[in-house]
Amino acid sequence: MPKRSKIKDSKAGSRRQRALSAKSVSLGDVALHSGVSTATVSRVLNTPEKVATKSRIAVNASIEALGYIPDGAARALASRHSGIIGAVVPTLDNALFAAGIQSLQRRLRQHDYTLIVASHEYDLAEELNEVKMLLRQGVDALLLVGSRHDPALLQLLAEKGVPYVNCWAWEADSLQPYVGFDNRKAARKIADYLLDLGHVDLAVIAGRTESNDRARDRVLGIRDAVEARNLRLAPERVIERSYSVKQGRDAMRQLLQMDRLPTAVLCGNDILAMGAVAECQSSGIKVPDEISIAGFDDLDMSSQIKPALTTIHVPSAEMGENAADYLVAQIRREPLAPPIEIETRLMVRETTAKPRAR
Amino acid sequence: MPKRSKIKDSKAGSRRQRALSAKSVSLGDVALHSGVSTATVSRVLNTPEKVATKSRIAVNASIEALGYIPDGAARALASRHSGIIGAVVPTLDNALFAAGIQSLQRRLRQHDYTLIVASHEYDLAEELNEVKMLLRQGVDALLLVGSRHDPALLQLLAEKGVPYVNCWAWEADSLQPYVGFDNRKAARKIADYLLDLGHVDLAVIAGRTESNDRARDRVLGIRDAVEARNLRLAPERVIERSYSVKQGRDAMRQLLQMDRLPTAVLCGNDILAMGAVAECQSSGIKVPDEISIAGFDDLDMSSQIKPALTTIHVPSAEMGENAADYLVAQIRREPLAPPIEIETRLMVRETTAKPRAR
DNA sequence: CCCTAAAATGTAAGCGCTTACATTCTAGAT
DNA sequence: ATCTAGAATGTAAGCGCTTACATTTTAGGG
Repeated sequence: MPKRSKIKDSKAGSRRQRALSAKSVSLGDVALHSGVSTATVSRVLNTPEKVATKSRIAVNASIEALGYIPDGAARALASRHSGIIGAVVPTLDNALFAAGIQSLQRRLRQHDYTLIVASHEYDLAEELNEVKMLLRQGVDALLLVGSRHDPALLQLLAEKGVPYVNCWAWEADSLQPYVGFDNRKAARKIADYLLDLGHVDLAVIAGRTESNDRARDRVLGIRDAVEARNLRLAPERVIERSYSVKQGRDAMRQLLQMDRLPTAVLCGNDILAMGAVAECQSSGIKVPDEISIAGFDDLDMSSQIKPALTTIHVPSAEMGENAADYLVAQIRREPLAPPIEIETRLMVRETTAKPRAR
Repeated sequence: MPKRSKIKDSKAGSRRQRALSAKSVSLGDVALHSGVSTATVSRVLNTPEKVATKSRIAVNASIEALGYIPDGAARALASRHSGIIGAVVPTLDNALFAAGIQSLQRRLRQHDYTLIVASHEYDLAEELNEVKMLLRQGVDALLLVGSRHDPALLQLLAEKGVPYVNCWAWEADSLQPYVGFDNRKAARKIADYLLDLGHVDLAVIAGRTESNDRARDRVLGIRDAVEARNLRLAPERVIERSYSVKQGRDAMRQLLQMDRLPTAVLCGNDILAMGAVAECQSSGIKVPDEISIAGFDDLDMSSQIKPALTTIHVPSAEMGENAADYLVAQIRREPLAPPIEIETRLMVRETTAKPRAR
């Protein structure tokens, strides 16, 4: 048994590696070992049903015996597809995307695809960059978040003929493919609910709308609801913050300093809402007795914490799965199902109530 | 005359694809366009300093003009490295790993590497599978979580000569390379703190220790502290749960039913701790007055929620960066720095206090 | 102006696999 | 037995790039 102690001597290390990787088993070796041609080995790997049982068994035995692992690059080069699917999300550091990606990847594995994840930190120029990166890695398809992208991005995908899908968003009658939900409609749903309870004095702690169409749509949905009742959402009542608990707290603190307090605060997501709730707790303001707070996304923990958040349920896991299926179907050029709109649900829990009588 | 139009539209599909990719610009096209050889174009891409300024400019102009995007598979095949680094984590659906991966990927981009993420959902057999998958994609290096892996995994990496590093864990004098921290030591730190406060009646809500060495080490660290004081941790006081707020609540509920309540509960991570706190709040038990609760990881939100969690700070972002640098150095066979132990810090906040006088 | 070393560039051989097409085998019909 | 269609297998030409080596150009020094 060769000694392979981990050593600091990089020279010895590299020598060993070169020796070893030269030894690396190739498809040709498997062919030799099992006495068939390389073509047959390749067939066993890719279209086993076209190979006689006898040689299939022999080849598989050789593969096992030699510990053969196919070379993805060579396969990709020869076959013109890589078995890799890329996902470009704003960030993984948000339970919403993390959960979606997690289920995307689980489903992709079932289809024998590998996932590459890139993130752009809410910067659309960076998004284009990442897509270029993925394109050169030869991704077979791409998952994108939202509906606004650099025009060059879509053109690039069209040129290269790479299928893609937009997630966490939805647009009816769009030319773009979607597997997601309508942020605007959902936001309106939760605003309507609050309005129905009798709140007239709303405030919004939104995400950054500049380069985040989901955040923008959510604010629009709230405005839809407000304006439908001939109410008004004053500009100073809409605060934009990036998504973090701390930012939620800060924004809430700002709201609490206004001379006329809102009776309900709609937050751009659950993270912001948690911050808002925490700030109220710190300031001795009762939620929901004195102020109602609503979130968006329904993260796992949102239903478990005290008080449990009223929010919009966004089925990220379901979306990830559907997106995986959609992309794989696209790659295989199957007669694909139409874009999928996923339904969101209003989850009424403990952070909202009728406005206190004044 | 072979007739094969029986095959649905896969024929048409592949023809269309071929047409499209035929249109795709190759390195040869760039060479033609700028009047140099393919070798020179390749040099401009990889070792620009070896090319005369004049032709470098010409080639870059052609690249720009033609919108050339190099083919990663071809490059990987010819050069024997892919520019891809793989990370195999238990799950992305945990802010701890998500944050670490996020910063890993950010740093990797600076080095011009692409990240592939795979997850195994706390299943070591699945981990091996994922590693095989990544190996065939030709990753240049690998990030793993923890210190226990299938022996076949390490052997595979050694055979292929693929560098790797273990994260979120640490072992002194190990043969394996680490960029991480000592879970056992850190857990002991927080247990000591509680013991120092005067708690003698501890309980633990741990993660699943079976296939999660970090969870196991954390429990061991707590035991170390307890036993160092000649105290005892009864088996029924150690509850194992998977990491979720809900599981944390359930476990806490179970603890609250015991005839003798613990005065302090140490949780395997912040998520479990949040659940524990929430359950206490639901049951009208004051934290920390009646019971102290401690977490582990110090997620972003842990300091922002009410009550803010006492916990161990784990610098995931820092770890991700260091891991990126470490792996890149390994790939380049630079005389690498020794494994890096990252320090954890005890964060005393609002969920722990002296035990109530009985 | 010639000579030479160094710099720049070009030539062409693969990298490990897939796949179109050619060839050989198999087995049922005659 | 012979023929033949269809199944199974083999042959070999690339896929787009890198790189060792060969060749040409450049720039000083004599």
